[in-house]
Amino acid sequence: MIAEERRQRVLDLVSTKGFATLADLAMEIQVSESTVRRDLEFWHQQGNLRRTHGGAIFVGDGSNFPALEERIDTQLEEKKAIARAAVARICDGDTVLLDGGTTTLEAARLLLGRSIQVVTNSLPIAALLAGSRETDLVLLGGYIYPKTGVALGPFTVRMMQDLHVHQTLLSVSGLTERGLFNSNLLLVETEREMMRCADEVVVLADHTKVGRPALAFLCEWSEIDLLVIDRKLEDRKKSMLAQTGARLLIAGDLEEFGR
Amino acid sequence: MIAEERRQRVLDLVSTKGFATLADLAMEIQVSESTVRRDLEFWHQQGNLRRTHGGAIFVGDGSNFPALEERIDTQLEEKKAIARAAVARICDGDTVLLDGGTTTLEAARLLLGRSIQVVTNSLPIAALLAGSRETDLVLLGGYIYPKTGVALGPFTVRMMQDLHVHQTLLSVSGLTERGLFNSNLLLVETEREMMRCADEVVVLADHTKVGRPALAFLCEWSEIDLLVIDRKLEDRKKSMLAQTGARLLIAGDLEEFGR
DNA sequence: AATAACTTGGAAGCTATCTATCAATAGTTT
DNA sequence: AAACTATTGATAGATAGCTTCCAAGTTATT
Repeated sequence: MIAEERRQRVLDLVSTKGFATLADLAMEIQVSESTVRRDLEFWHQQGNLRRTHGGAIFVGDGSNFPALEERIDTQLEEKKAIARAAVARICDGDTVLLDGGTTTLEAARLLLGRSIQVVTNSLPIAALLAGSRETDLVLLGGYIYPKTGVALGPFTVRMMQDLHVHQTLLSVSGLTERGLFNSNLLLVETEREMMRCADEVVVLADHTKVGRPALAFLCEWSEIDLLVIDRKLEDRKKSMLAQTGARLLIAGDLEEFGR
Repeated sequence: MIAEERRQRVLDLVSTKGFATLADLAMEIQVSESTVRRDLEFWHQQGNLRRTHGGAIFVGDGSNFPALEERIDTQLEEKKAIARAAVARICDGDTVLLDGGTTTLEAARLLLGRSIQVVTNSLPIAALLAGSRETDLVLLGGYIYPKTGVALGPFTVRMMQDLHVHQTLLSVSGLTERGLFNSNLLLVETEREMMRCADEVVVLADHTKVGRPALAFLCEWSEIDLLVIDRKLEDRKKSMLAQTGARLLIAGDLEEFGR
């Protein structure tokens, strides 16, 4: 067997299994552990693998939504609390539309295994829920925006025209007195359609978003039914939000009383 | 912090990162490595994690397309050769529609990073190609069939009505004198639309599929432009295929001459 | 308040893996 | 064919992580 072929084989094995030990690989490919070590080191340098003591794990092709991975840790606890509060309002049998974003992804984690119908334009959410027997999944197609892995644009909008859901869970990147904002023009167009086809529009946002506008105006406050936000919200911002007339749900350990 | 909360945190950290070392976790959660070890051991028992020397990796919620994982190894080399032969016929700038399936997934791996437009109804393929700067991706929406993670049904069909692509790469599960077959009625309906919107229909199949019918009839031989198959095809089956009038491309180490 | 049961963090000794090195082999060039 | 280079497998010492055990701290129970 030629060296390059063997290297490829090593990468294939590790990537299909996700993780492989040195002994496994040496056995499978019938070469010494030394050789496998060198191959793993090679791929490690290339950035395709990550070595561990005794083996290696696959880290992907460098794709897989870098924007999501970076942000995934900031305000994670707050986002989880928000997701918990929002998901608590969803009943079995409901149809829910989930927008892309880290907070809605947390919500999807909590919905995993519950018997509901989920509609989403987010690839990470779809990948999470696909394969679940209990949860029905409808994926919104369209152009995939590579940074976050969401489907956007005319295809996506048109596909929603015949859809109807009980709730839409929306992510936004800015909230001011004037209304709600997001960072991408195609995205807000898609999200307006998401709002149109839902009985109830629920917006998920953490406290850092309040007071910050963003590139694209999404909608007025009157067009949303509920804003779920975390407890770290300053009183000043809270009163600002109160003035908008929006219904607020503060997520926290006493969130049950917010209903 | 209460023990259960910390355990959850350990699982969360490992699952979001995919892999975490003991030192990382101990640092992040501010407990001793001993405690982290015990937590990892706990989740390992539960089956949520896999321990390695120095850390742990996430093994998933048991979701993520079991049907794909099982089959992924059978005839893998043949499937790769078929994918290579098919992808060699695709030029930069082309628009290609990829059906779901393990062979088309291999084709997608080979297309990764090339500057083409890909349309697909397959979630695994979309997850692979999303995030790539060079490859444009259009996802076909619809009901997600949980076993294999492909979008099917009326939504999917309708979304293709305004699409046009240079090539469609199709998977099938059976080939006989009568024509081509697949295992799912909704799937063949979707695939017929995939054929309609392409200039050229290319079918990928390994030699084990020949002679086997499957539940759902897809189309006659006259409706496809090319069948790509591997070298292990027996002569008897080869002549049967020749009689159908289909153009054949045998994938192998001399595949360049097959063009 | 006192006891029991459990949890936690650290240390000792052990094991497994790593790195570095070297001789043998395979492949390439002159 | 001979010399040279790259690759491979094996070995030895160094290192890092594992298991086991124990004492201190925490929580629950009586």
